[in-house]
Amino acid sequence: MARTQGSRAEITGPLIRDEARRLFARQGYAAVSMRQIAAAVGVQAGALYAYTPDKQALLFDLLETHMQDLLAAWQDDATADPLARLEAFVRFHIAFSLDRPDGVFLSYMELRNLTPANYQRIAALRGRYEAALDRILHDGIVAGVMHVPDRKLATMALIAMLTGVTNWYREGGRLDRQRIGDIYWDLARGAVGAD
Amino acid sequence: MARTQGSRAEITGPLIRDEARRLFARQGYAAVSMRQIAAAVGVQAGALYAYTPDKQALLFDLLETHMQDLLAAWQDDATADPLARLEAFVRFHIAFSLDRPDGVFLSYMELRNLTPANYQRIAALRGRYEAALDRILHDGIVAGVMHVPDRKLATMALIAMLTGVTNWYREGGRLDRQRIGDIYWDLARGAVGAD
DNA sequence: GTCTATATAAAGATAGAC
DNA sequence: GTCTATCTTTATATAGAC
Repeated sequence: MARTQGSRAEITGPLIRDEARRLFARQGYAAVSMRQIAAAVGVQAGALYAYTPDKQALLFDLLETHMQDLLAAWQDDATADPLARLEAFVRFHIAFSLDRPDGVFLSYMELRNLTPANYQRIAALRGRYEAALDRILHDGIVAGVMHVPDRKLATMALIAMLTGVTNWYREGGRLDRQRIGDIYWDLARGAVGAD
Repeated sequence: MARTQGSRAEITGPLIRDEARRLFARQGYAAVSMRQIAAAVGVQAGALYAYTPDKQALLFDLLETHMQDLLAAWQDDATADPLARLEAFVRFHIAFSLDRPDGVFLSYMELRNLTPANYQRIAALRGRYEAALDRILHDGIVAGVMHVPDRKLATMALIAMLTGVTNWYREGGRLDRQRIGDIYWDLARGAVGAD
């Protein structure tokens, strides 16, 4: 049973985002009511509106924060060997995705529930991330250590392949994260025609 | 404006499925109302219930039909060369996905909106499809023409990579379907360590 | 900041006429 | 088979008390 009074602003805000992310990922944005989120947080529905102007803004905030965290976390060294950079990208993408499976899921499943203006902003952030991988492939091709028939398509294919890890991974399963990174790197290296 | 009377049973049934598939794919199952579907079909909301007992049954019917069509369409020749079989699988999966983008989208985006019993039935069909690819990889590894560090994971990675084509493909774009098949086959062949 | 209470709109589904 | 009309529930969001 929830409290009936009292301010806990410093923890309620993050809690709302955490519970909304979890519920949106499990049931979908449209299927989750503000009342459900409030119940999971332990407040009444009206209290949510002290933190977000509406439900749409809550979704957008989750997606934007996720994409900005992703872009901030990825650090590329453009002077390094392209194959080493690709390996770093593969391991980074998998680790980041497994650390934030709900955020990953939302950021490509709930794009359709954004308003057009909000969609454009998230799509732009996504484009910057794809460009980061594209640069690595470009440099690898120029250096002659990668061989792909179409760079843009290889970028999309690799990201789809790597992100798919969230579809089957379960904590405490057969493979640990290091091993999963090894396996995906092996697949990715082969896909880009590196030896 | 819709008609106000008259029976068109032979076309209304398929139309309901077509419009529901299209709307569910664009906005998500929970975000689409029965009234919206009815309006797209050109009937009143009440008329839908002559064709489906409820909204959940409509979703399940779409997903089950999609998966059964997929399984029926895939024909493997277990006596053929494993690499030829994998190439056929890659081209088949891409062609099928591009022919039915909404169905593909639904069948991995709306699983969470199925009742548990319905989810189990769709998951079982999906498992049969994954097993089809798994068999090809198994035979390729035994024959020594494929080299993957983990067969189960390679299966999931390949399907995720191929299905991703629906995320970026647009009719009339830069690449035609044949060329897209060529490119994905190149990527897949590399991923499984074939020369 | 959070509560209770509520305004308002829209949802899924059904009943009965044609 | 389809319509109109409606029952019932639930949704988002707001108002005002504490």
